[in-house]
Amino acid sequence: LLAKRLGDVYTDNMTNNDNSVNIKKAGRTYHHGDLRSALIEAGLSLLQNCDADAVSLREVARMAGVSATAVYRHFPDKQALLYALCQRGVDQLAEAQRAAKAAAGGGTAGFDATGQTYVRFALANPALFRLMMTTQAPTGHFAPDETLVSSAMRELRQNIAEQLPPGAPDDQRRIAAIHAWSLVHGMAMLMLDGQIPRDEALIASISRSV
Amino acid sequence: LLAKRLGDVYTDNMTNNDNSVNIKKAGRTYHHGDLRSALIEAGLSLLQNCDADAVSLREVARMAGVSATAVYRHFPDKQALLYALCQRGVDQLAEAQRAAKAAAGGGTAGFDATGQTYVRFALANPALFRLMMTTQAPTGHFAPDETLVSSAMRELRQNIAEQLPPGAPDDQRRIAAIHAWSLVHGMAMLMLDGQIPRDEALIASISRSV
DNA sequence: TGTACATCAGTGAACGCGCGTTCACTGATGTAC
DNA sequence: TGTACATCAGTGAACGCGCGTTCACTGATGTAC
Repeated sequence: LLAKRLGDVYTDNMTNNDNSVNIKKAGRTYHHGDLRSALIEAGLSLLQNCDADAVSLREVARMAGVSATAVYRHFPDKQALLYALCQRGVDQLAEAQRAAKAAAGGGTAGFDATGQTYVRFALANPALFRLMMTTQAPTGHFAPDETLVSSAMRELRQNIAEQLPPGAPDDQRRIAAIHAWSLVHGMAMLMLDGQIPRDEALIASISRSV
Repeated sequence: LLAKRLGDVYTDNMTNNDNSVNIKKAGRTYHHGDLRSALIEAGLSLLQNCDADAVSLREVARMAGVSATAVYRHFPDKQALLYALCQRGVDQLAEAQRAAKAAAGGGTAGFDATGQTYVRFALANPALFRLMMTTQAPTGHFAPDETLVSSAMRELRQNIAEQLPPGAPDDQRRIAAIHAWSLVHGMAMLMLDGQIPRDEALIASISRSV
């Protein structure tokens, strides 16, 4: 971390991979893109390497090369920062599923691919995935009993309903959707918790059950 | 908490619901049963009311009416205390499943009851359930890739295998077992995380899928 | 073009908190004589 | 039965830690004149 900051000083003008530019003058860091984005990137990269509970406001700030208090210019509190990370995670998962579905050519194969992508995303982003599932939206964001994740899953639910025969009753569609989600979610969590092996063959086996 | 301690003083000799007896003399607490059991009970009751991360060593000691350092007479460290709680949880879950299976009269109905009991246990003991799934055994307790939970699930896996036709290959049995576990585990976790409603009809719907 | 000034994204010091763990200790208990 | 003593389950004070958050501040920037 110190090395990174010193590096910034020596290059003097440095462009982040994202939409922010850090400029050091007189030993001070100015973020001319938005520090907000830099903080989110820092948080995501932290989630790649640590447990979710290691993502402290101070550590995120440290990784962004900024004092802890600077965070409060961009987020009202820690919870809001975490929530922003969740939103990014949900977007990434949705995008990955959309891509997998398209690559498989839609239909049943596309649907299977969606489920497998869900598990692979969880394995590739354990801490982020856990955070996404655990985090409740700030009050007022969603209808009661609706979460950031479950609203993102609405599309998934519709996919599942499509797999059923046209005449199927709504309740049956709803239950089928929840069973499919439960299966992939359960497999993902059991793998993350080390209860079952992280086995590609197991992930592939999903298609035989949904 | 203070009230409880004062209560102890007034009754002077007080029998816990468990296998320990607290005696107060000269303002001091002596546990003549084992404080170990009392600490575990305190931890379990704490898990009933709080998130798992609120179960601190100090709080458990407080609930048992004892100084934090007293814990170290009975557990090498906090991790060992948590692990003891997990063991109790695993036992409780296994016992509940055994009872449900017996009550349903074995066979397919018994197997379904096992899965539904899994979900109900999670809903009834959210923090304990999470802790059980997350906690890794101290090194040396189990074979690599084997956890306290997954070893307790060995019985479940055998149950599942029994439901398959006799000629089924081992690999198919293994996958069927994991799918069944994944389904109930996923439903339990999604309900705990508030992603799907805690709906008894959903729990009942499990029997149509395993 | 030069100057005065408001803005506002950063700063470091400080706060109180609860945590896990260590330490030297104390005093009730049970036992040996 | 009375006494000396070892045992060992408890005690409270103290440690260092990292946390989220507050506070008054500073100084580079862009703008108005």
